Amino acid sequence: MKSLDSLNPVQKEAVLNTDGPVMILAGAGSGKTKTLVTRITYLLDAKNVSPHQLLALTFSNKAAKEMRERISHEVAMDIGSLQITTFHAFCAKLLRSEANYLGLSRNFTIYDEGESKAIAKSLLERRGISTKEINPYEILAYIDGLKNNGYYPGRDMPGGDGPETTDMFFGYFEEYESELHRANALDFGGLITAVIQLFEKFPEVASRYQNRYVYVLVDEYQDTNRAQFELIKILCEKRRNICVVGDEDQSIYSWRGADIRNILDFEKVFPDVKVLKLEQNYRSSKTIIEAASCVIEKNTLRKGKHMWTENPEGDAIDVVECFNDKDEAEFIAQETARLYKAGTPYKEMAVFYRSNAQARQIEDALRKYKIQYRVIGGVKFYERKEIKDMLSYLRLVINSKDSLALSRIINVPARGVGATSLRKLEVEAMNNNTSLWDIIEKIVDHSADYTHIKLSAKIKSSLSEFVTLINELRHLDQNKIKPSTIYEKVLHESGYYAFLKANKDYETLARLENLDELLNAITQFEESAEVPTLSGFLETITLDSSSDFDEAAKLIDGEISLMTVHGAKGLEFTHAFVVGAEENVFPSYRSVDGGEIAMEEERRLFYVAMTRAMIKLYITFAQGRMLFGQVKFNGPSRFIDEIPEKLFTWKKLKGHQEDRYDHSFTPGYQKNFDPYDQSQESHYDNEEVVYQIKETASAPLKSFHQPKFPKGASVVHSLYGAGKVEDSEGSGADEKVQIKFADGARKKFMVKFAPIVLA
DNA sequence: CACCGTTAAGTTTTT
DNA sequence: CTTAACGGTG
Repeated sequence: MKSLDSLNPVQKEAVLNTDGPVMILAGAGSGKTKTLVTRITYLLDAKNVSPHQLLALTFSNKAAKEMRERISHEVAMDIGSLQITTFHAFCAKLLRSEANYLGLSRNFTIYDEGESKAIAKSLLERRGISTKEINPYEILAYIDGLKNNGYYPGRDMPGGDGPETTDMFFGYFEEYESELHRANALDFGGLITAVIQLFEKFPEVASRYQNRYVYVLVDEYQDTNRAQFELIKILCEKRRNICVVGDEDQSIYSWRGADIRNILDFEKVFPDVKVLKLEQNYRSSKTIIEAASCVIEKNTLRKGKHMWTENPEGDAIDVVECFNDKDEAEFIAQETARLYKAGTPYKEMAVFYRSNAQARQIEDALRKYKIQYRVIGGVKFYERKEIKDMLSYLRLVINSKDSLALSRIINVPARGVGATSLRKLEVEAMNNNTSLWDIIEKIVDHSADYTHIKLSAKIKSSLSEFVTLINELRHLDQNKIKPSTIYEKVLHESGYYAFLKANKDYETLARLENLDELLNAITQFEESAEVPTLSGFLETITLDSSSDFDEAAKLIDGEISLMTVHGAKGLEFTHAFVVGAEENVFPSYRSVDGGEIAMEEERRLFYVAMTRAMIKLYITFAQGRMLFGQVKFNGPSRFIDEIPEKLFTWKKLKGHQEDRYDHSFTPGYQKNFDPYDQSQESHYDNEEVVYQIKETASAPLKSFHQPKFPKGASVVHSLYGAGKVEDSEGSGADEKVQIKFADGARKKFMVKFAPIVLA
């Protein structure tokens, strides 16, 4: 077991207070995970609690994975039955074994946001309302709101604050729910509310779980919504050994339903709670901690902690005033290069921005200086079209009622079943109160009974072929044939592979590569899962976006990390750049006139960003920034003003003509800042001019990956023969080239896929 | 259908 | 400016 000696007194208390309700408020970098891991190993080793009786719930798969790994290192016993899992995966598993109570079947499908949106759209369509009159997201937001609060149809809400049946969208909610039920599907929110419903309607079921889980632990508690809180409450009713760990100052997902009141009001629900505050920070310099504390202390919606550290004083924070967004990006590139030369590896540096759009300028500048970087977040692997198509086939195999999956792939590749035919089938299914699959199967088997649906012989025969294929696949799945085998059969026998192969552009190459990666993922799953079923794989895919198979989260040597502040939570870097620290950018314009509650969340975001830095923090802003096609002068972020002046140095970038812009300011955005007002120039006494932008800054400081096939190189393609590189773009995995072949043909390739070699 | 031009809007995204 | 989504046309 991890020794208690390595813990500080509060951490030790957090481990030893095993019985009764405990709330641990763990500041940034306070050794939270270490404490949690020790607590669990202590329960297992010293208190002889069986792993079976323990439940640890986290929010992200990443957190669950990390905790599980660390625990398995610490304890000798087999922790196979120890449940460290996400809320959603926990609920999904529970529901699969208790599905019959709620009239679900255990092979239910989990719908993601895209699929929920598709349902909302079809509900609108059904009523003849265009998506311009009502945005489907409005409906989804309403539905999501209800579910986040723990509402399920017919529930008698505690506190009586359920929805009104007269609500504008209540009808949509009911219809949406019955659509899901018809498809034997649940959405993310529904996973949680279904368990609440199960527990409330069947106390004997609840009781089984209440008895089993003697100790329950919840990580990232600040991110739980009310539904999750109620779930925990029921689960812990009997044993009352509930330990929640969180930091109200890092609650940055309220817009996703996280309810900060779960922390603030915990004591009202559990009056005998022991509250412990982990306030010693082991990550950052004194300067950074003090600055971040001063900012966050402006918030009122908090319990209050005071972070401190024994770490060295450290450097002052650099607040860097740039002329415009381009200069800001240029500064990042030059400064990171300078740090690198001075001995800081690139993987220790990170750039945090408020919104994804800001990444582009910075990427451009880094590319210009040939600095390798990695953008964390972005397009999800499983959201790509070809992946969704293939997954839809597999989902249909598992759950025949999944009409959404069916309608997605019924005509991919083209089978002559276009929108009109599909529409007819859907109407018929609706009239017969059955699923799309069911009706198609009936038409194929008993064609004579369905002459009223006008379908051509060609369509009928391709439907028949389709039904045969899916049924064969189902048969394979029932006979426990490996998912990867089933996948390969779908890919080829559906005609999807041939259909893709038909075009030869380089986008297709990427798609084929993605399909290979999907196979890879399935194979990997087969190796790691105890019982590698197809349905298990599909669940993992839906509930674990981090299974972006390129391991996006892994920090690679020689690469700077670029990410949103949201994406930065939980990470740390020796050198961090918080960029775009301007009013209307950070804080976001949405929050600037969105009231105090919204502003407090922005402040928490800023706090999260600051506390990622260990040694040196840079905060940059631009006088003028290109936004929505025009230059806006927003002025520095109010959060900069909240940092005591003694903790930062105000540095102004020089090297530009002051009159590049005319003096037309953006009305309404000016605030108190005027970049041309001399009287405001020395608002900060310690202002100094330090960084000098070099206009001819094109000399690369270090070229990591030169293009493999530079312009002018002679190459040989295994298919097209000899040619010359006409154009080359990017390097490493992103390198793209345009080649002119001997026969005069020009083609573009992604180097990582194309079979080309230097001649 | 697939393509193209128009239009409107423009945060954050653990599951 | 940029992008996504819609609706009209070939």
